[in-house]
Amino acid sequence: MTVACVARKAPPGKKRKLVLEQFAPYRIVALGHAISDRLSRVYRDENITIPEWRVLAVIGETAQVAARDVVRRTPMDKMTVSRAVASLEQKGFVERATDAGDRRVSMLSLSPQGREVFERIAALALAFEDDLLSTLEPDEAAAFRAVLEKLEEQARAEDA
Amino acid sequence: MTVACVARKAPPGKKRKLVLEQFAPYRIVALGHAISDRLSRVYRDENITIPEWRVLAVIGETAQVAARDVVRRTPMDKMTVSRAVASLEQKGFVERATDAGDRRVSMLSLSPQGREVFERIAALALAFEDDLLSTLEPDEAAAFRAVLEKLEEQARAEDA
DNA sequence: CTGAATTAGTAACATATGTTACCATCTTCG
DNA sequence: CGAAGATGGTAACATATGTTACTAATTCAG
Repeated sequence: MTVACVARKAPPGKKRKLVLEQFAPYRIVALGHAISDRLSRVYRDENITIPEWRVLAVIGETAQVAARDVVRRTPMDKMTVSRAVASLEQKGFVERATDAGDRRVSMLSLSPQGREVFERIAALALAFEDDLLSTLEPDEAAAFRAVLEKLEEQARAEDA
Repeated sequence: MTVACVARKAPPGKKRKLVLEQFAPYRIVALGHAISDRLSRVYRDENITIPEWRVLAVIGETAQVAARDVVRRTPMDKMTVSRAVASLEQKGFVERATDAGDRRVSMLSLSPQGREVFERIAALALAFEDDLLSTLEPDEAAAFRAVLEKLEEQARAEDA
């Protein structure tokens, strides 16, 4: 089952060469790193690490969440989340309460200061998003959204 | 200096909320992780780590390279490259030769087995790229390339 | 020349991250 | 019920990664 070469026009028969700068997966990953770097500056000033920020963001969005939900909704494993939550709790940004129904799960919520920090970072993050996308033409932006969705799905698919 | 909100239509005046699933930077970063994961499976079987693969790729592309060039062309710092090269050398995939002109730099090249491994992985990587992009319409693919370029530039820009 | 400043690369340390094993709780089903 | 498994969360360990400081080689100003 051959797939069409959408990446670039290749002379048929001639073996394609791998060139990092033109290799889409690599470029996406690199872009991700660059973005991650830029964003992390935003909350480095608040003494918040990347995993911590992700946790803050998920809680900030949903008010009450169990840690396991954070795991499901971010690319982090149990342990990373556990550590981030512990640290956030110590900083007084997150509060824990063992769930009444299931005493294994701890429900997480933002403390007042936690929410303050979250709002502050969120505002900067949204501004960054605007800046990032500011050079796209409207039709490009639309296409981009569509492509993102398709790529996410393709990347998620387990190998054939 | 306000920037247009390209991300989505926001009711003017109403404060935009941060929702991870709709937050472009986050999605790109997450996509990067997913892709990275998928790709790394490709060379895990060859006992090659991510930094090692990047080094292989750069050398494989350019034949003779100094380690510092690898640093410039990948999102890795000196040390990471240094370690990866050391490991690759030990595995017999990469050879080193101190440059005649400047005896600080070590010129890197692939050993025959190194090239073999590189070719093998490169083929799989290109196939993965095809698969990843296979669901895009031609016009989407074109738009995507344009967008990638713009985003790379925006992400690279130092803050205003 | 010669010695201050730069650069390529690495060592040694600190920190972060992933992995395995574990405890406590809950669920299921005989 | 009540044991066998599943699940949420964490501890303790191993490994990977970033940081700082250093050596060796080179460049450049005077």
